[in-house]
Amino acid sequence: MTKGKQAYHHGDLRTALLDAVGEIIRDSGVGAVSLREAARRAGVSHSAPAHHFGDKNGLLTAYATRGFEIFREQMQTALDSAPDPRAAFQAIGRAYVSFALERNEYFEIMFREELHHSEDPELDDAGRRAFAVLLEAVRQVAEAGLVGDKNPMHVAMSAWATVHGMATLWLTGAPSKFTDEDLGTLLEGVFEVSQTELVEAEGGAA
Amino acid sequence: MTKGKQAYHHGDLRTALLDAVGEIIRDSGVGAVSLREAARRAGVSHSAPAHHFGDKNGLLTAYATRGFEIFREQMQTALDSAPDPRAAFQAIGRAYVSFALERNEYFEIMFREELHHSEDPELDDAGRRAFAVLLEAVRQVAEAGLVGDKNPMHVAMSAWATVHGMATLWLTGAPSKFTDEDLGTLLEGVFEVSQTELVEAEGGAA
DNA sequence: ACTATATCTTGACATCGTCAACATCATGTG
DNA sequence: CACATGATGTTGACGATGTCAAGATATAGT
Repeated sequence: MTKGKQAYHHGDLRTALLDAVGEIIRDSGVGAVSLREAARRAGVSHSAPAHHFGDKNGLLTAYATRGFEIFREQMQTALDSAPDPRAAFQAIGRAYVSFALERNEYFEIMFREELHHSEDPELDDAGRRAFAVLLEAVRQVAEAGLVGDKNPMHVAMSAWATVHGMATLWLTGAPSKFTDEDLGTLLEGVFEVSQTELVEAEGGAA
Repeated sequence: MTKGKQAYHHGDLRTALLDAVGEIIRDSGVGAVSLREAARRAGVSHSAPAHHFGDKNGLLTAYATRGFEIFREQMQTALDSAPDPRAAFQAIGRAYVSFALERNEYFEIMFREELHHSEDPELDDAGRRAFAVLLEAVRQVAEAGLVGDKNPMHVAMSAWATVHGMATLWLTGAPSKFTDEDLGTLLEGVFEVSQTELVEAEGGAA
């Protein structure tokens, strides 16, 4: 591995293959993902990927894991840079949907169970770490007395469902069949409505 | 076609193939769906399906269309049997999630764009007819003054996103990683929270 | 220097989607 | 009734894919 490109060993084939998956999805959609095409793009033989990932689901499991890590980073940044719990709650929601729309080459794989190895510990951990950020945001609004007498876990799940639903629906393009409104504007409108879940008062009686 | 089973012509192969798709998904998941397996289950040759559906996406497009029709029926029933707009709104939400969970052999195909023929008029119509029921429910709660000063279309999209998100998240089993609560109970809790979007007053000033 | 191991290649196999050519049935028209 | 036409289904083939076994090559530890 002095530096040559035609070395027998690739150097970091694992990373190259994961990158290739993203490329393929952006170029031709999830349906076009194949071990052989990823191998082709990485410049290796057709069955090299199996040595790193076992099988196709192994590759996609690793890819989804990487997606959840990026996902977590973006939500964490949103949480950290918000001035108060209410703003953080909203920022996380926007980060969730933004990630889904802008990095859908990850998002589309992350929530497709049949493409993953079942009970993969790394994937599960990455997923849990990502949603821990969302749960932390809900914990903070609850502590600030902004959820009234609602069950915080229920608030968290409701918020999660709403942003997840927005993400998946927007990705399919379905909403555009029912309104001429710009999808970005529509998104903001839906955010406003869905935040009715938060109590208006500030010095709330927890 | 006197009655024989070994007749050269099947009789209703189209329906048999659509049924077969559902069987395959229930038995082995969406990944196991193939034209050849559907043909096998219908007892015809491997390329018979192409004459009815053109290609694999054609079969799945027809299958998704049938799914949206059943979906619409169930939401319409929920809407019709509710005593008032608020109850109708809630009933539709429950019907949406129930359909996704109980008939997920349809749901998983219906919202997977890459499996459909693009801009298929029958599929689009079936989808629009289904969501028209949800929109009608929102129209009724708006007319009853239950949405405050919110934009009814935004309320509709928010409700849609929430139930759609619940459906897809519950199907992945993700929520069970964050709570021990029974998923049915959790579902009801989330419904309660998300219905905060509706105004409490009854003789609302529309 | 030597060996064990990780990494990658080669070749093969069954399955899949798709296509072209052909076979069989149904229908209606003279 | 004869028969032509179109719909329906079959057969055989092709390239692409996921997976596996066997072999080749590089790396690392001793």
